[in-house]
Amino acid sequence: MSGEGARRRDVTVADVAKAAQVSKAQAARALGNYGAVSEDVRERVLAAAEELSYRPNELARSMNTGKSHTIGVVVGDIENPHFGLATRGITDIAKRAGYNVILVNTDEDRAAEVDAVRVLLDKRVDGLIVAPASSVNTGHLHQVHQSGRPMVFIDRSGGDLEVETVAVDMARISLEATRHLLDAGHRRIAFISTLRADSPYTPGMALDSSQIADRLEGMQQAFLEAGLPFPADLVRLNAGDSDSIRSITREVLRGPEQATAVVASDGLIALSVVEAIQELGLSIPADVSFLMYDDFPWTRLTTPPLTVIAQPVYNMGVAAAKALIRQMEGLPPATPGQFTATLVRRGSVGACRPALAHPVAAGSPVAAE
Amino acid sequence: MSGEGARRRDVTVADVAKAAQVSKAQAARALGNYGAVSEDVRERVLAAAEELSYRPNELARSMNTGKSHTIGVVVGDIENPHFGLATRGITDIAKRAGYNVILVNTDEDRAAEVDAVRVLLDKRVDGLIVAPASSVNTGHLHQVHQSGRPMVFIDRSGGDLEVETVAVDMARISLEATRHLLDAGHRRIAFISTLRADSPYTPGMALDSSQIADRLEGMQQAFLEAGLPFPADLVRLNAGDSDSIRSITREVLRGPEQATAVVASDGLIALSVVEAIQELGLSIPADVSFLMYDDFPWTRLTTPPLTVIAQPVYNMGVAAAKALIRQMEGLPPATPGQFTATLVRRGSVGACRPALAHPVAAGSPVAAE
DNA sequence: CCTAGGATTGAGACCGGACTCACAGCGATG
DNA sequence: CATCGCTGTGAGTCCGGTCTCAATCCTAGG
Repeated sequence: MSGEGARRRDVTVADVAKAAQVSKAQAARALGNYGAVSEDVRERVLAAAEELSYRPNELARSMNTGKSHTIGVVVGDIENPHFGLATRGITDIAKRAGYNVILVNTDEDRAAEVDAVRVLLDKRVDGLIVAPASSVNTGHLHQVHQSGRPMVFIDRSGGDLEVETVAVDMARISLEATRHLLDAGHRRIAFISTLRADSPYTPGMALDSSQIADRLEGMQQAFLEAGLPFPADLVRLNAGDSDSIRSITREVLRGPEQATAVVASDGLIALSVVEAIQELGLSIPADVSFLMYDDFPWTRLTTPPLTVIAQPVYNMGVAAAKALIRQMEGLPPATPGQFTATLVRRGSVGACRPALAHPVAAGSPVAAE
Repeated sequence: MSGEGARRRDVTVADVAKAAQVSKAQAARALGNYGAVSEDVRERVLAAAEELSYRPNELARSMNTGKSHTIGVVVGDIENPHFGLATRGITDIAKRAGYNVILVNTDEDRAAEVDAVRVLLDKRVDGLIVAPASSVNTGHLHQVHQSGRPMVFIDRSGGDLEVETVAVDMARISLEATRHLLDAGHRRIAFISTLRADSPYTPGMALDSSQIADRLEGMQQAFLEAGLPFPADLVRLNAGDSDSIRSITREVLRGPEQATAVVASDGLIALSVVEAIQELGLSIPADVSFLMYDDFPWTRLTTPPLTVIAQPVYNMGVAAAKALIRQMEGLPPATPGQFTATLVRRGSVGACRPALAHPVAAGSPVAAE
């Protein structure tokens, strides 16, 4: 008969209480399942609630419990499957534990991250999972940490901040991958990353990203072990849009000192790098060897299938969420969040063609500059 | 000197008011930038706020404004780049307009969707963007709509629900794509989708997804136009995990009545279908033609590059967010949200090899059953 | 039959802002 | 000089729950 009557205002405990002919306090107790409530009252309240199709206002509830049952997730770009997967891991665990996720993209921009964190804090999220855009400039994260709000870093560290971090041992896997390339005879290995920097890379320069810094460290270590000089000139940062990545790729692949192997720092870069290589008429791995970070399913579909560094991204999301929830519940941290990446050798790394000049040079559509 | 003193409880307007030696009301006015406040008071309040590093509690604010400045986004799976992109479009617009996004995955499960919508409503989101798991079973969405809460559908329609919907004209593009295949001589065209159904596909059966229904309608239309019989036996639903997709692919590609072209309903399916085709030792497009929905960057990297149906997913996200915001602000709906997909002809569709039996059959690793 | 102690119950404070309302201050108007 | 009108201001209510506290009910022990 009734049921659909509610329109203007939401039904509140007070309404339910009135309908059940009990006090607001009793209704709230019955609804919230706390305190002492007689069977009789409980039934009447529940029936009334059902009848009025009462739904608690989580906002109001949050306000005086102090818990919003919401966690904020701050990532670079949800469009990147890397973060898509991680986010999926996070949301899966969060949902299971009764938490919701507010998602914010930063485009790896620190200002956007500062803003994101502030907004999330204003919304009183119970905790934060952040993929810090910078491992150096972390004042805002420092404040969050000091205020005691639960926080976990994912994917990258926050510099010297003692915050639980879920990431892979980048230096290790980079070392391994570089060894692999060195073993194949490569000496001129290029590394292309989107990481923004004010100047071209020089050995020892301070990098904003711990992740990239670790990868480069791993590479240098491998060259050091092999007693070979590290080709710092082939480390290219600021690889932004598709055009700039292509042009960088062409740059490192031409001239007498060209690279014989290219490492792409992430899946997005990889796409443009491979395209550029194809456009140059070079073949993988005969002319150029190729290696990329992240094992996306499509990397098995190319010809040849690509050799990649697989990162357990989904599981990292899961671990980050679990760690955060643990923190929020006041439990001590469990296992440390160091994950292991693996080198998946498929077909894109081959033996280095000895000194044979590539057929690049003149004819190719090379960018001006 | 002070500044870092706040620890236990958050700083509230009352605290600021006290510090600025004005009433709570005045402080609130100065902070909230409303009502009449003298320059003197404003300055004192702002200074005090700064000093105490006051931050408004959005929860409290939401509670009596009724607006949470949050929109709920309910998608099938954020891990799927299709939704990743759409979500990116949504969050970009939302952020610009001052809204946050709470994200929920449903795995295309109706029960999960019902739950998601309920939770979001309890959190008092200002509006919802939903990719309905089912276009048939929409009782829960019906309720939301009736309650007057702003809502926009993305990607699929909600059946007979008169809710603003941002989607592509699937029947049209499917018609076009099918014509393309028919023109190439294909008559046995398979269509593989994850859509869950209780029984194998039969013409005219009720489908849960308007999207898939429209695609099939487009296909049938094309066959009808050409005066050819529609191969309903090659429409395969319930393609779940990688293994089942592979086995379905093998099924449709073997036997005397095998398909000469395969259409993959989304990027995830496509990966497994192409893998299965490669495993069978068949080549695209010489032995089998292939077409997929969604133009992901990697589809240009395979050999041959894949012919795809490009959907403006990011822009659809943008449009959905804009439409929702418009609704939330009480403005009349703007342009209708019909988007156009385009057929991107690359290299995976070729001429149908006349009746020549494929080298599939016996030796291949075909699933038991 | 009387009373201590646990189970119930209702009134009301409180969370942290937004907003209503009554009132004071003050220059302009008549 | 009284009135009007507008800016400033403080007290207090309200949003919709949670939670404290004191009062009331009920039942077993003495």
